[in-house]
Amino acid sequence: METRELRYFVAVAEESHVGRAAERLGMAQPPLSRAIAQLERRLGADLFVRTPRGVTLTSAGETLLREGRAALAAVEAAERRTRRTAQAGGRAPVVLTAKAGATSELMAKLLDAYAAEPDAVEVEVVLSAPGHQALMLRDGRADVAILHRPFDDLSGFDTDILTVEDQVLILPAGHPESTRSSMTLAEATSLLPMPRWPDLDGTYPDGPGPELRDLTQILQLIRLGRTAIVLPESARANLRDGLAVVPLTDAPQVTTVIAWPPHSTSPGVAGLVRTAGRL
Amino acid sequence: METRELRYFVAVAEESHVGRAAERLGMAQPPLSRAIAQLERRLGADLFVRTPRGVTLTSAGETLLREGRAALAAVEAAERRTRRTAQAGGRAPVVLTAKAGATSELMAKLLDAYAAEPDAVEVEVVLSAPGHQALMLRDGRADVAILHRPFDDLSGFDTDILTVEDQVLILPAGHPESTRSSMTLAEATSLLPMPRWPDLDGTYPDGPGPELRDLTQILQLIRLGRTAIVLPESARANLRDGLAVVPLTDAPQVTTVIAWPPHSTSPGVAGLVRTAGRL
DNA sequence: CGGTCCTGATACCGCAGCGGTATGACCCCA
DNA sequence: TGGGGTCATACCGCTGCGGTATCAGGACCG
Repeated sequence: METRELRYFVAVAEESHVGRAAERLGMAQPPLSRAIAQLERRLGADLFVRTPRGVTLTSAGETLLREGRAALAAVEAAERRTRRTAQAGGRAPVVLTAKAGATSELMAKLLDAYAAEPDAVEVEVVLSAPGHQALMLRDGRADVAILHRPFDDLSGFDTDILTVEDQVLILPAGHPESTRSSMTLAEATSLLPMPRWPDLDGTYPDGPGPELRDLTQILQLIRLGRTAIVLPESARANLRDGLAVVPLTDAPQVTTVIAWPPHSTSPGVAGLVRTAGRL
Repeated sequence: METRELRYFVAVAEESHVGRAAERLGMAQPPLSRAIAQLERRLGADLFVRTPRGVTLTSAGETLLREGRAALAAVEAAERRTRRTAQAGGRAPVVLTAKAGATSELMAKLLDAYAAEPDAVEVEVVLSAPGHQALMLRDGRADVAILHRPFDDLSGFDTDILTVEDQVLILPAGHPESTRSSMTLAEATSLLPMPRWPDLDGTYPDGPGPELRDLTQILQLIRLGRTAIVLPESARANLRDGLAVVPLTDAPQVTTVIAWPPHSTSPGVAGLVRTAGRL
């Protein structure tokens, strides 16, 4: 199976429509139809059921979509990491990705400590949208990432735990419940509409709360009494006036980990991980 | 990058010789040379340094070999698992792989317990050479595996721990040291030549000990006073007369785990893992 | 109930690019 | 300095990919 075929298949599966997939791929519809048919013949498996409205995946197709995406990410990763290695002849900067905003204190400590190491290489920090760190690690855009359980999918990575924190509710200082010493998650979410986080594709789920784009904006909306948010305890450090904090008794703990792809041999990654383990 | 190019590259890298690689690939040398040159041009990276005796990898080439092997395994896994899903329409047998011989009691318990589950699917057990279980999981020949830390490379898999054991030395009953109550690993290996385990490619490293092909054979050789072996404690169950067991004080513990590829959605795998967790 | 619109499939064609053979350029070594 | 070995280059034929034109069939509508 060639990656070209896999890319075609994934495009058709994602669009559920051969014509649209062909457009997205910058080609005509007939060769795409033929390529899919050929792939099905070679695999000996029906991947799609053809309907008058487009196509839908069979169970074999669902398997190929899931596994094929991972395979394509692995191929892309190979390509990108090879390019990156060649660029700087072994001393290429290590790319670290983390969620924009959060964990800044921890990151600063890590980067400072690592920079002080004798054999430190340059670290390129890429801040990306929530949930994208794992993707970047999988497709080679990053070498190491700061991830958060249970929000990120850590499967397939090697990880070291950095911190474990409880979560707290941040709400307007004047709110009637703002002086309570603790609260359950269910209570917290019933007080005010919670902001909505973007999905992986950048769109927002439907709901009453404001769309979360940047944390300071949300904090402003909290001061105005329009919303509240559940965050790890460490977020307290960034708070200013007008906000109240209530610990949550039953919210899942947030584990911050440093993650890297298995078999990584980059000395930069190894150094960063070693440094992180000493923090 | 196409998988064909990757396969060509891996062949050349493994042979360190374009001509031999071409032979292995069943093609002539010139198109292979050209394909490699084209890959290098497209990646913008030198992958090999050409010498009068063949080729050797650059650092970029080493990166591509490591990552490319993983990517090829992922593509193969996608292909195989798709074929398997199609064959039986969602009720395909789940393939479990384990090291031949060992852990038989644990395996029997697991399979019996799982077979008693209401929604159990057929389990196909594949016994394979030591170290091959992880490979089979990576390239889709298996869906779930019984692995042993620290011997197998668990990186990239999801795992649940089944058992943790100490290791013991098994030596001839008549050996002067056979009555000791404990021993260090260094002492143990100095008494008799240890058998050699095959490498992943099936060849044996050089050394004085006998080549290990099957455990009963080795036990026979131990009775004859020719060798001794370090095994997990559970191996005691299979021993017969003529053998003595000495606990080791500093040998690493052996952790038996059940492992499966991340994002596995097979109901069979999920059921097996659930059952294993209850053992 | 037939026309229209949408879907994917088929037929056919031209050419890019893959693999083949023949040969060259270069290095090591005797 | 020639011979054997390496990989690279030159050139050719054909496979197979992608293009355009068209067909086949179900859904929907008047």
